[in-house]
Amino acid sequence: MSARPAHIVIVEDEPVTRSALVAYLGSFGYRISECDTAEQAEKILAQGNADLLIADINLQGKDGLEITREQRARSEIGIILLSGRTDDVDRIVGLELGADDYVCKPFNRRELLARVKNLLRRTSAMRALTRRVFHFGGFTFDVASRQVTDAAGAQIVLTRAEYELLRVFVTNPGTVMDRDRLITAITHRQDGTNTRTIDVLVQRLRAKLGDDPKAPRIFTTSHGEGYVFTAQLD
Amino acid sequence: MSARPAHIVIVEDEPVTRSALVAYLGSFGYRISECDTAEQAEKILAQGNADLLIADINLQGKDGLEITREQRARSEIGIILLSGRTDDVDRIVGLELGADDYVCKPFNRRELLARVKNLLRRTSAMRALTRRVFHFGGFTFDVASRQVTDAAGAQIVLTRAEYELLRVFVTNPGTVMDRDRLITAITHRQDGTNTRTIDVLVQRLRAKLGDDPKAPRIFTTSHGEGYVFTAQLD
DNA sequence: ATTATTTGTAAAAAATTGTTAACAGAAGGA
DNA sequence: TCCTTCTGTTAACAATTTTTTACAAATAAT
Repeated sequence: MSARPAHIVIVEDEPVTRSALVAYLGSFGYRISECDTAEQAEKILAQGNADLLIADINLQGKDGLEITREQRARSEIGIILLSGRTDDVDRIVGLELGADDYVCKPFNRRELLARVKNLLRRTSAMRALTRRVFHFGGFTFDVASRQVTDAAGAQIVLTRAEYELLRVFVTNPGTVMDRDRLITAITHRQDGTNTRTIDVLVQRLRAKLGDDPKAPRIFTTSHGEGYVFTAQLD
Repeated sequence: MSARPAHIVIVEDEPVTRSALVAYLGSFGYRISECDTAEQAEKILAQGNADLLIADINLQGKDGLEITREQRARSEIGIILLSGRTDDVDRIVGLELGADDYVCKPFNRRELLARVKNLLRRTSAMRALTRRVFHFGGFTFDVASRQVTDAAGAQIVLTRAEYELLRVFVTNPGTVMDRDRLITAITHRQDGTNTRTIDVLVQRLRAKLGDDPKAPRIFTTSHGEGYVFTAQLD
């Protein structure tokens, strides 16, 4: 936790539980925001700098499950639900909505800390992927405005298909993607478009970004499988 | 799950629980490898293409906690522990060793599925970003970007099969690997590929890395058994 | 030492990918 | 609207990668 302490949002309307949580996790150096309603929590989360949400499932008004559903629709923040009941159905619903964990009260705080640590380790990697602007090999790729600029700041114009292809690559770095997957990502139909279309598009992207298939740095061919984005994202 | 189904390794020595798990998760399209000892599991995990490990904490010989410790030291694979007991201490130890989750038997399989899904979402993002770099005999091998550079900094281009072979060797140093094992790690086909393919690929890797089979420093032939990676990793 | 088995190497065959060019349809402007 | 330009797609052929095959060299066993 050397660089920047993780930011944890705690929503809990029982004062005793909440202050215990805040004190305990705070003592490990985490930055904590506490509140007792979903609405307050959402205001904090809207700022977009939170790493982890710990929410009681039973809140006045909007409850923990609703927060989970809403947050999961728009961000990849880590979510741990707290509950007084040991109710299978509640737990399953929470997890299926995308909560990463579900802890029943009374919980062992050391266990909660372990879960927090493990989850933060996972989300820190993920947050990097939900970025909207990517930097790799001197290039800058702004997903929203569809713009690519090279190291010198010159703009590189991409066609629609090239843009979609680059977006898929950049959001799945290090993963070999077969042609079928790339096709469906680009043309939103599933039926048989020739998979060789991908080869041509990759070739054009390579030409525009100056990547050599014989010594690839950005788009690496995985013979018999597909292509991988192998540039370092930073 | 369009591209390639996630690969889940299940280690469980109770046949009933294991086959139930395999059948249930398999029905959702996951690729499953099952086994009943830690040693077997490690062989499968050593191939480096698994996404998630579900391990019973109570196994004959090496148990689930030991597997967790060893795996966490060298990979970012997702780990879910299964246990018969509802023992706080066991659970905390498992989580503190880096297990992502801990589920007590009897578990609700729908809950387990939800946890598997959530965890896979996290690890798939992570796998791409964790870059592992190996140094041996003056060479640098970056697994993520698939690049090899020699002592002078010159790039050595590997084909897909050569890359996969080197990755398997480097992640299993000092272990004699028979041809069948290497074949399954490299080829993407199911049917029986000729094991001599490996000899040819080893020869090509040797040529590119300047290794002489008569005085091997990197890839040593183990006559009648297979090949061993014998370079010093530092 | 001789023999059978296993491995090293080279080269051909099969499979996959790179590249170019051509064409149909979409997009955009006069 | 028509015309022009651009994009996505397909096809054809060249280049590369993977696999097989064949044979020489090396190893282990008798």
